[in-house]
Amino acid sequence: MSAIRLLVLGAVRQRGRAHGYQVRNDLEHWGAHEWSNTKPGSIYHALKQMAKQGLLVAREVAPSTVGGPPRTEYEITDRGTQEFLALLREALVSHDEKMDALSAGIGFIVHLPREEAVALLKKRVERLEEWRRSVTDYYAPEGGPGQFGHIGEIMHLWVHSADAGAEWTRGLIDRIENGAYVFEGEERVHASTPAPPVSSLES
Amino acid sequence: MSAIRLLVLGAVRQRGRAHGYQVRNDLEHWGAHEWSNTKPGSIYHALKQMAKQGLLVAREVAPSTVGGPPRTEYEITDRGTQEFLALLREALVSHDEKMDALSAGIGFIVHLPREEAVALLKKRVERLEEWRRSVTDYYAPEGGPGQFGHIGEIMHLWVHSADAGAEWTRGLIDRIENGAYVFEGEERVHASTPAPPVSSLES
DNA sequence: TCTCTTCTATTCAACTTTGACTAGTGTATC
DNA sequence: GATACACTAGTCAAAGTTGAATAGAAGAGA
Repeated sequence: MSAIRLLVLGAVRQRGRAHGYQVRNDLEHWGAHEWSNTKPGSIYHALKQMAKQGLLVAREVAPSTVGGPPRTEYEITDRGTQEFLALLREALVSHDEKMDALSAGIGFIVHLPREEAVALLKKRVERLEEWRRSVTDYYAPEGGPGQFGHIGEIMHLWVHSADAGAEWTRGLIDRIENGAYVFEGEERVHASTPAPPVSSLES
Repeated sequence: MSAIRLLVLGAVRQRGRAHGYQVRNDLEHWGAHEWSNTKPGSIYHALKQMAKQGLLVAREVAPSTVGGPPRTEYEITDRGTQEFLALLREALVSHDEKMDALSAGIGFIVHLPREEAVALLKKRVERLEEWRRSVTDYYAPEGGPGQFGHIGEIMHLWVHSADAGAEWTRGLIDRIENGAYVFEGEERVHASTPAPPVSSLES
């Protein structure tokens, strides 16, 4: 999974209706161009591809209000919303996704109900622990450590990053369980912190 | 930078002369197919591409000894070796590379002199600290934290992973400076320990 | 001996990603 | 009043990636 579909679907969904340039600007505004592959080409390609697959519908629109080339606007379909949620869940649980997918997932996490967010993050921790086990099992066979020479350092790195990832995830679970942020279907009732809603993402 | 060029160049270099299937098997044997994009298609594409660019030379060879289709063997050129070393250095210092590039870099780190390896890893630590600073600067503007709502969690994640990465790198620097492993131009003279001291996996 | 799987070795079409390019309009500069 | 620059909006060719397909020979069991 790459992060771009999740990001583009999420951007279109928040706008209700958007053309490529708006999506591009939104993503840039979120800083996404610094940590993910959100080049113009990728965005326009994703839009076209997802329209072809029925996740978006294209509405042809006359030349831009302020002049410039004509543009195509898109809206998300029901299937697109399903896909968005599926990608979001996947991004949150799977450890092998790169940082870009996870970052995007966190960005959209409040679009899920609080309980589900917590459940997914707990699953993430499980997956990380499982992965850690599989690495250490492979790393410490008969013959003791040191079998692998400097290659052992790679496994060391993986274990280290699995631990760090699990620790961060546990911290996030705690904060969410203690009422931080405003999730889907809530209206600030949980907010023990004066954290703003998604509005910091928009505009 | 993707890891595949580094891996393929490294594989060909170690063999002296190799065809695609050998490279594929070597990488699989190293476990690279589990943590990087080393599908057959990618490997053959990389070989052809790098041959076209003069990093490898192709030698046409008659059908395989044991039957099966004919195959093409490759050797690395001087420019290819330069490129290999450049990619290796890049993989070791830059923090934004994904884990696959770093893992490959660690796999080949002993192809550099010990002093250079240490210097590159120290540079890596610097880069990580720099990145951490840039994230926290952006994260803690006027108005205090909480400005970003749940988006702050993304920065939190980055800081956490920068710290974990720096910690692991410092550990590796220590081990290398204390004589672990055998590097380019050495012949086990540095080995103060018989086995590499990669002890504290159960951190 | 016939078939089924495995091993050797590579190719291919489809899809994704990248970086550069196009093109019109407003706005500031000299 | 010309020139440069920035903004809006998107296209395109080239490169990279994926998963499946191809195809001959060898070994293993019925």
